[in-house]
Amino acid sequence: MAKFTVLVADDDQDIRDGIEIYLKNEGYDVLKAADGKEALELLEANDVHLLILDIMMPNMDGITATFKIREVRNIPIIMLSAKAEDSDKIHGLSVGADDYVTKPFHPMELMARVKSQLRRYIQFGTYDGQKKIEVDGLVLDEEAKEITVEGDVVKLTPIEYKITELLMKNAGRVFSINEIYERVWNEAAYNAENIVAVHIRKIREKIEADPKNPRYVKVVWGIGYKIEK
Amino acid sequence: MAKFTVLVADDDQDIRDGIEIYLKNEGYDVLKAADGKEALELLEANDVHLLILDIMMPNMDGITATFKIREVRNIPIIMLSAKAEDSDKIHGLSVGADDYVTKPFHPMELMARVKSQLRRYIQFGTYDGQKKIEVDGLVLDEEAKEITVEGDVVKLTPIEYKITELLMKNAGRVFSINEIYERVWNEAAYNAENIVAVHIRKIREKIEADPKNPRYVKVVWGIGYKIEK
DNA sequence: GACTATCTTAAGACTTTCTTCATAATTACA
DNA sequence: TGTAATTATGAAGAAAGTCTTAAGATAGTC
Repeated sequence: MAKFTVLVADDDQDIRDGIEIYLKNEGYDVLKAADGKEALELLEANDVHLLILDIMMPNMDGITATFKIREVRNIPIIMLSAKAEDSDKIHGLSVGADDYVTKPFHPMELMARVKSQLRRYIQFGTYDGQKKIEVDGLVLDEEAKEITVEGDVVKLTPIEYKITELLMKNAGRVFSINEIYERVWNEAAYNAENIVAVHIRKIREKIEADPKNPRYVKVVWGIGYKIEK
Repeated sequence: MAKFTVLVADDDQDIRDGIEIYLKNEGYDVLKAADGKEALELLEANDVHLLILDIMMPNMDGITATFKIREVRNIPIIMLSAKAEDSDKIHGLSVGADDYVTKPFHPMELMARVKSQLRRYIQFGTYDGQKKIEVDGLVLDEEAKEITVEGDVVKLTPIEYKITELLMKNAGRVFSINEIYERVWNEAAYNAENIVAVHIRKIREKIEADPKNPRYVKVVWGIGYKIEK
């Protein structure tokens, strides 16, 4: 397989260098930019296949840069944002990005997303705008951050949405309680049973006709939860 | 379930030994190093899956060691430090550590982080699509943690699933009762005959059309059980 | 600073699974 | 064929895991 080139744009040099080390270990070529303007210049001068873009940068922020890039090219863009920033707002603004990761992130997770985006890029040749997932009568609209059951909009809280999103995007796969906690809260699971159980129950109350006999969010006793494909 | 090997590098022997006890209790193999240099040597000579690294060490400190390691490998690194300052935390992570724990820490919290990192490492490192194993009409779906017989889903409990998984992944091989107990329960077998037999029986009840004349889970008299290839 | 949403924690109820024990059935072999 | 060793079975209490309720903590908003 030909080598891919990844452009990393972040104003923090430690983060740039850290990401570079991981990417090189995975066999990618790496270019680095300290701000959005520099990123655009490098993008024009080189054959770049994927872009990792911090939102907060001097000269030109990541969102503006994304708009500029999208006018010309369709390469995968992964956005980085600080956890402190309002993630909902960021998500809303970051239309045009293919994926986004909140800091602090686990390097291996970023690598996984890079791989996944490149796979998609290669496979479809271009980014496909499909942002709806459907399982049975349950629909997840990633752009509107909205879930509908048989056409009716259901109002979920951020955590409830993220759990449902995780289960729907991986429908059929069972997630242990710890896994759910780690992927939604983005921190190591420690006594997570109860809190996840409470949120699962809230989700069921909202999306299940009969929460006692759930049609979507099913328990796999002793292992975890899943939404059937 | 393959065993994981964790390398603990700390100049304080009490801490090394303490962590070792907890790790072994969780079923991990443990290697120990007293400084960064020793850690690097052990890392080269052994198949290590995760590294717990103290920052303050003679010969080579944890941060330098992390740099060296990252030039070659992407394994999870958890850093230990006596300092609780935030700047250290960020520095440690940006330098390539995956997680960070400040002393004094609760051993179980460290264990939770070890588990969490290994989960990520496995999930993101080796993921390649659908994982299914088939033997005769028996199919094991590792993602759904589900087993189907001639297309029909069979509901197994965690222990039943693990036993079936062991036998299917090594179809054709005979496992003694003690071996099954040790690999599934992850502890030394002692009077395991009956309990394994009970679970085998439950499995047969669920996956065999005629439990008296089992088609899949066969006994090898005086030796153990197997599932034929 | 009060109000509202949401999140977290705790405790007990409830359900499923695991283990144990007693006993029965099967196999190997003298 | 008889006997000892091994495996199979049924039932019940113990243990583990999940669900539910409710109240306190926290964060965002006006």
